[in-house]
Amino acid sequence: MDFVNHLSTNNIKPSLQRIKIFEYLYDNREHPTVDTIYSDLVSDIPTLSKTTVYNTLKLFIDNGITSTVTIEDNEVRYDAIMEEHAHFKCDACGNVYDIEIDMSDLKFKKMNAFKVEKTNIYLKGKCNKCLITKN
Amino acid sequence: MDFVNHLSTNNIKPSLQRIKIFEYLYDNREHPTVDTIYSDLVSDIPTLSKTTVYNTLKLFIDNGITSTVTIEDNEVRYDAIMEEHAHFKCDACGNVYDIEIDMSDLKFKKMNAFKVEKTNIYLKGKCNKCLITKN
DNA sequence: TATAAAATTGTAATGATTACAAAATTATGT
DNA sequence: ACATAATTTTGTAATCATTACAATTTTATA
Ligand SMILES: [Mn+2]
Ligand SMILES: [Mn+2]
Ligand SMILES: [Zn+2]
Ligand SMILES: [Zn+2]
Repeated sequence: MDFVNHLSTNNIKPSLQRIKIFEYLYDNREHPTVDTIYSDLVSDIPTLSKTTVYNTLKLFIDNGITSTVTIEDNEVRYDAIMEEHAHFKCDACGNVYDIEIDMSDLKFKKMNAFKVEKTNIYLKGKCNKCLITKN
Repeated sequence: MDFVNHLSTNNIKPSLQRIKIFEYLYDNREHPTVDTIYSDLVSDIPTLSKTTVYNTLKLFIDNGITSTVTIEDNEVRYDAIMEEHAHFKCDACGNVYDIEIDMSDLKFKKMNAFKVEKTNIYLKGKCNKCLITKN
């Protein structure tokens, strides 16, 4: 993955901060929060500001290379994978997993009344790892 | 709909505030926010406190007679309809609509790795009313 | 190199939610 | 009915994530 090129082709000037933040998002698929991103990167970029993380993620979202995962009321997570997929959060370990889904299988009724542009599917429950450990 | 009975059978003592708040939620299906609920009810119950609205909604959720709709990052909405359904938000008019969905049609891959207990489906786009008006 | 534009940063402001303790209401036992 | 305990409601203060904004730094342009 050529991050500089990816940013450039999406009209984002590839500054050091932007490259590092996108690289972090792409490599860390657990859908991190702003705080996690900041905490993990500040040792690498000592001058990094949390405002920059907010600004940069907003820029990524506006330019379509990042999306938000709001599976929980009180935390916004970020995702660099733009292919359509669903999310599962285990309420035991707190991990958020990607779920493959065939959107063509989704059959809604009365959908002729709406023009759907974006679909978010959020599942919650227990992951197998937690189910096994608990028993 | 007998609200007093509904609260009682769900282990919620039916105080005036609780009855009015649930009644409001049940009658106003547009998925209101805490602020909307408070603003609309305070004329009816002049002593009402916003803290009570928060407390009461949390109580409803804990006892399974209300759920949250977090289709947008920055606003929590509430819903007294507990039958499984999806939500659509029109980004033109801002309305949040209920969508009937047959959950049995949902086919996820690799779902053997998870025990799903709750499913939230959020759709966004334009409602027909807004599409027609714009053209 | 000088100047302008863009990006980053730190701090302050905002706004939603929660914590908490006092006041009010309701239930219980005599 | 009265006293006391338990529950509910309320108002205020604290918390926490996010945004606004202006100063500083970096990058681009002539
Ligand atoms: Mn994902
Ligand atoms: Mn609904
Ligand atoms: Zn788990
Ligand atoms: Zn609309």
